[in-house]
Order: sequence, then C-alpha cells, then structure tokens
Amino acid sequence: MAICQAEDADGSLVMALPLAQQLKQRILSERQLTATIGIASNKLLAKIASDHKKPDGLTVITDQEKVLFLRPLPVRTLYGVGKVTEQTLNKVGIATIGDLQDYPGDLRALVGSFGPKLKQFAFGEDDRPLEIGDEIKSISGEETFLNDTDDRKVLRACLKEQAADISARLKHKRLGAHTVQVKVRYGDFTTLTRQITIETPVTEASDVYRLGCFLLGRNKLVSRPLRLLGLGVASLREPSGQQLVLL
DNA sequence: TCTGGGGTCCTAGGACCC
DNA sequence: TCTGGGGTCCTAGGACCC
Repeated sequence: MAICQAEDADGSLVMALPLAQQLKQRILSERQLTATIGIASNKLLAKIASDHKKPDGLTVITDQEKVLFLRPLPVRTLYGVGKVTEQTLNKVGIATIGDLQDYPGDLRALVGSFGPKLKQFAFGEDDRPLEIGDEIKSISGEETFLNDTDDRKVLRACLKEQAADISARLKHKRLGAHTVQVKVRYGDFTTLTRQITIETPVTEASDVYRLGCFLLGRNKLVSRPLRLLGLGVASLREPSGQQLVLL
C-alpha cells in the first residue's frame, strides 16, 4: 500500500504516519492480515517504500533523505526497469541506483528516450500524476492448450468462447471496438499478433469471432499447431449502433 | 522457472495523402 | 512522370507491470 502526498514538505509526510498506523491496525483487526505501507511525496517513492520491510512494514521516505535512501538499491527497483533494461545497465557497470545517480554519460545511448526519465527516477523525482480513472483501453483473452493443436474444431470453439467473453465485457462497459486482434504462439514459443482496424465498432460476439477467424485465415496463422490462441479488442469507443460492414 | 494471463506504453516501418 | 517532405494512421513486436 502506498501513500503519496502531493505536497513536498516532509512535515506532511510525517503527519501521515498516525493515519498509516491506524490503517494497519484496522486491516489487522478486521481481516487478520498484516499490511506494509509506504509514505512518500510521489508514486515512485511511495511504491518503493511500500515494498520495503515486508511484511508488516511502515516506511517513510522524506524528500530530504530520498537520494541517499535509493543509493544502495538495485536498479531493478525502479519503475520501468525490467530484466532487459537491467541487463543493459549492468553491462556498463550500473548495478545500483547510486551508480545511476553517478553515471556521467547520456543514458539515452543505453535506454533511448527513457534516459532522462530514468535519471529523474534515480534521484527520486517523479512528476507522474495520480490516476484515479478506470478507463479501459483494451480487452482480451487467451488460452494455452495442454497440447499444441491445429484442430479447427478446438480452435473455433476456443475463439467463440473468447469472443463471447469479450462481447459481454464490451456490453457491460457499453463500448464498441474499432480494432480486433488475434495472437498465436507455436510450440517453439514464437508469438505472432495480427490486427485489423474497422470503421464501425463491433460489440457482438459473432462479429468479434468472425473478425478473429478472418485474421487467422488471412495471415495463414494455423499453418502449424498452436500452443496458445488469443483474441482481443482495442480502440474502444461508444458503439455507433450501425451494422458491421461485411468483409 | 523452458515460459500463465491480462493489461499499458513505446517504437519503428510502411502505406497513404497532400 | 518523377522526386521529396511531412503528417497521420495502421501494424507488429518488445519491454514492462501486476
């Protein structure tokens, strides 16, 4: 659990401590669960603080101490640094956030446009706003088969089920999709995606299903057995109520 | 971890239009 | 007809997060 304050004054962070204690106490008495809480002035630090001293921890990172606090932590701790970026940084001798702070070169040469942001993160600076909205950007489903298969009956049934699920979720959110996407994975883990954008948004399961079949066929994706089959929709908007133009 | 599922964001290339 | 630039959209893949 991360609490982050918009104000940068360290005083307000410390003032949040009793609230955090109360929260922990309430979770314990009502749910019999421990909780770890982090308090800081932005999302990045509050998240790092909330991962600190698990379980049952309570950590405040003040603006005054943030640079020193971060120094010994591995670069992987930072938001946006996964396995690949971690390896890239490690190769030039950057292992800790302190190394990142001290790095004299241009990080863009290593991580592209993420460079400037990464440098800011290393110093505990993060101006990303808190987002409370719950806007959905895509809906998808996928299934990994027990055994690789190119059995059309099995694949059709799978696609139909996914289309029905997607359609139900679209209807529940009162949305239509302008993009339909299929995903396949073969036995050697090769993964491909193919998508199509349509002018009239789709909502009905039959339309999503048909477009999924169309994509599989058009791109000859079932030329060998599949380990995974996925179906998804994106570019979600209010449906227009018009009928889908047949392909 | 020989690899599950559902997401978001970014980037690069190509098509197309003006 | 050819060349070029710029903008936008679509597509595909990769990295990352939870």
